[in-house]
Amino acid sequence: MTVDGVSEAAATGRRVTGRRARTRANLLRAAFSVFAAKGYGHVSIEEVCEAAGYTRGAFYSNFAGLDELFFALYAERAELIAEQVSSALAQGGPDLDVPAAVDRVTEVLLLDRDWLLVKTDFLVHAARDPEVSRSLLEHRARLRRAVADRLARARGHTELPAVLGTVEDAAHAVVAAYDGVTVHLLLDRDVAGARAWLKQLLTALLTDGSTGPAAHRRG
Amino acid sequence: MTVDGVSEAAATGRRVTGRRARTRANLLRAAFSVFAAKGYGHVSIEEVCEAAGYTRGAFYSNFAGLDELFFALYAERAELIAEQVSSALAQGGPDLDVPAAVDRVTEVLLLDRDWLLVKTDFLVHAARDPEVSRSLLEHRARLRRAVADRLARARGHTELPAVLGTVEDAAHAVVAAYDGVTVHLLLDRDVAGARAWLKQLLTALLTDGSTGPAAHRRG
DNA sequence: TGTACATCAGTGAACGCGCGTTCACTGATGTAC
DNA sequence: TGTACATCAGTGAACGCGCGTTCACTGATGTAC
Repeated sequence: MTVDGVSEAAATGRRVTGRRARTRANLLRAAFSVFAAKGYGHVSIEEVCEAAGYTRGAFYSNFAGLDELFFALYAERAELIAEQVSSALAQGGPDLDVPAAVDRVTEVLLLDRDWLLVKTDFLVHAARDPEVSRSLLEHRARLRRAVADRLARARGHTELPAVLGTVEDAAHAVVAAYDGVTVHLLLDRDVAGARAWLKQLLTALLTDGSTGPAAHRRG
Repeated sequence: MTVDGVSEAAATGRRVTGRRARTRANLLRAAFSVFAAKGYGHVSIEEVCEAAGYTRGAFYSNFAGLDELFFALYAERAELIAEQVSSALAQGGPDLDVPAAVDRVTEVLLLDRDWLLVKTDFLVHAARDPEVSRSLLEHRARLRRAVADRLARARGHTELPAVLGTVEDAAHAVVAAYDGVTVHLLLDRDVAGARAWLKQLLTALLTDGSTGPAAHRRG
C-alpha cells in the first residue's frame, strides 16, 4: 500500500469496465465532499453511498471498507497536488530565484480548504497506524526532495541563513511552514491572509535576514 | 463556551459533591486515553465509560454528550500547557536571551505524543464548528501575546530578521513552527528529533541569519 | 461527635435506531463470431 | 456492423449488533440538629 496508488486492473487482474471505473470515481468524489463536511470519523458508508447515488452493495463491490476508500481518496488528491507543486517548481528556467518560486508554490498549496480538512483528517488517521504513517512520510520525503533540488539550483541567487545550512534542512523548513500555516487557516478560514503569511514565512526562512525583501508583509 | 472553562458549580448553582467531582475527573482521564488511542471520531460513549469503570448513566449525569466531554478535556489540558509555557517564558530575569527561552519552551511543548494526537483531533473538530474555532483562536492568540511580550523584552539581545519585523509576526511564526513540527512528530514519533528540529527552526526564525548560533543542528 | 433525613449520583435494564455486512438476483456491459 | 452469450456490476432486502438515550430506582453523601 503506497500513497501513490497502483492501477486496480494491474493489481487484481480483473477486467475493469468503464462502468466500474465510473462508479468508483463517483464514490470517491462524493466521499471527498462528505469527509470534508463531517470529518472522517463521523461519516458512515451509508452517507457516502447516498451522496453518490448508489446502494451500499455498490460500495462493497468497490472497496473493502471506509479505510480503503479514504486511503485511495487521499492518495489520488495528494498525487495531484504533488504534480502541481513539481510543475510550479519546474517553471522559470534552470537557475530560478526563490521569491518567484515561493509565490507560485504558495498559490498551489493553499487553494482548497476542503482539501486541508481531509488532509488533516488523514494525518491523524495515519498517526495512529504505523504502516500508513510510513507511506505518508515517504510521500512527504519525495516532495521535500523536489523542493531541495530546486533550492540547490537557486543557490547564488539567494543565500540561505546560516542555521539552515543545507538545502535539505531548508526544504524541511518549507514543509513545516506549510503545515503550520495550514493549521491556522483551518481555524480562521482566511485563504488570502494565509497565502500572504506563508510567503512571508518562507521568505524569512529561505533568505538571509539582511537581504530579504520587505515587500511580503501581511495585510 | 470558552477553552478556559468556568467552574461547574458557579455555572449551574447545583451543589457539587466530592463524589461528583471525582467521577467527572475519572471520566475525563479515561476519555483522554481512549481518544488518544482511537481518535475522537472512533470512540463511543460506551468505550469511555468502560475505560473509566462507570455505566453510561453516570456519563449522562455529568455530560450532555461526547462533544461536551471532548471540549472540557481539551480546555483542561490546554490550560495546563499554557501555564507551563508562561512559566517557562517567565524564567530568567526581565531581560531574557532568546536561545535559552527557546530551549525551555521546546521542552514543554513537545512532551507527550498523546496530547498532540488529541490536540490535532480537536483542531479538525474545531475547524468544522465556527464557534469552537473562535474559542480556539482566542486561546492561541493569548499564547501568542505571551510570546510576543517576552520577545519584546529580549530586544537588544538578538535582532529579529527584517522580514519578521514586528514581535507579533515573530510570535506568530513561533506558533506556526510549533504546529509544523507537531505534524512531523505525529508521523515519525521521534520526540527528541522533533525537539532539536524545533529549536533549530525557531533559532532560524528569531535570530538574524548572520548572527545565529550554528550549534542547534539536527542529529 | 452522632443520628435522621433529604437529596443527589450513579446503576442497570430496556428500547429502538442506524448502519455494517452479506447475498441471491437482475439487468448492464464487454466479447466472440 | 450486428447478434448471442457469458460475465460482471450494482440492487435491494434481510439480519443482527452496537450503542445512544432514557428512566425508575437505590444506595451514597452532605446537612441540620
